[in-house]
Amino acid sequence: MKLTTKGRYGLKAMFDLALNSNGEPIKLNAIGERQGISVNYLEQLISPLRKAGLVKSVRGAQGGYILAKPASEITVRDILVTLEGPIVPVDCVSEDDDENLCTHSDCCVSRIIYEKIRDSINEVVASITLQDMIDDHKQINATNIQVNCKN
Amino acid sequence: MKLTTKGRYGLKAMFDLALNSNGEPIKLNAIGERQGISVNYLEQLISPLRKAGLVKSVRGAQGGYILAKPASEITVRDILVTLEGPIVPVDCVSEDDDENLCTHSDCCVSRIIYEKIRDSINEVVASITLQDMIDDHKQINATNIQVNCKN
DNA sequence: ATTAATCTTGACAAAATTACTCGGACATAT
DNA sequence: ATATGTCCGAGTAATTTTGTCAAGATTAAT
Repeated sequence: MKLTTKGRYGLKAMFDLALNSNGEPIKLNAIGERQGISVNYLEQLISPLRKAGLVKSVRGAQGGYILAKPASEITVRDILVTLEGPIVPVDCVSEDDDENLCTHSDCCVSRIIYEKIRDSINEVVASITLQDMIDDHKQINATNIQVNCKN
Repeated sequence: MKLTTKGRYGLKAMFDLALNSNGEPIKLNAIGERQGISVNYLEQLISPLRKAGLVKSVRGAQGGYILAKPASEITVRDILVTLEGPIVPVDCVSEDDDENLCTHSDCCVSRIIYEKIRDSINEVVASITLQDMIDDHKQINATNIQVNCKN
């Protein structure tokens, strides 16, 4: 029941992008330095985020990335689903994923539990936007010193 | 964010144990056959469950396992935590696990999210007992045919 | 036009985790 | 004594994770 670094780093990167956005595209290099993530790895993470329509890329010199939508319209769920796939405790309750759908869906007690877990997680992450994170960040930074954290 | 087979099989096994309990100890062999889990692997799962005080073993011929407590007093959380460790999306928000506690706990925006995820999952699984599963099972079986499911 | 900066893609690989199997020791009912 | 079970630790194949790396495409700046 753990997130992988894809989800964690991706969330950090998207938060960094939202926090530091000023109209200019932001280089992966800059994100990587601020967040302590290698550019090589970031490249792997940003690619699906772009294909999912969460960021836009500007190629060439002085290029970089910008959010494709306002921070208030990008949820943590959008990011995690893009990078980790459906947020489910077991494959058989993933709604989008026909391949793994359980054929015994109507007669499995465990399934009821897994659906509840699935729904509760998805509710939480769908309710939090990048803007919420920025707001939290500002409040936290009013009283505390900023430290780079690996999570 | 997936459960491993330890958690899933362990939950199935405990449910089987609760459902088929009649005072007599139940052999791993029987659980394995009914649930489609190898006895070898079941042994690995039952051992921590016994050490956690969720089941009691009866050694020797005609031995087996019985629930250590009424089914209504064993939660899904008890089982999952025993077999998978703390239910957390990232190590830095595991309450029992000092080793991985984050030193920047007061200045991390992601942490707020991870705590919410942690709490929502734990609330769900702590609220469901083996007795609830048995009740669900009886209701399901009233209308459907029982089929062995891998989950 | 050339250069340098930056994104884009796919291949590769080390490390960690998962999902088991296996062999033998131990305990007890018969 | 023997059959039937649990108990325990080691080992291992497969998979997933967590990256690195190289070569190419695109564009701004000169």
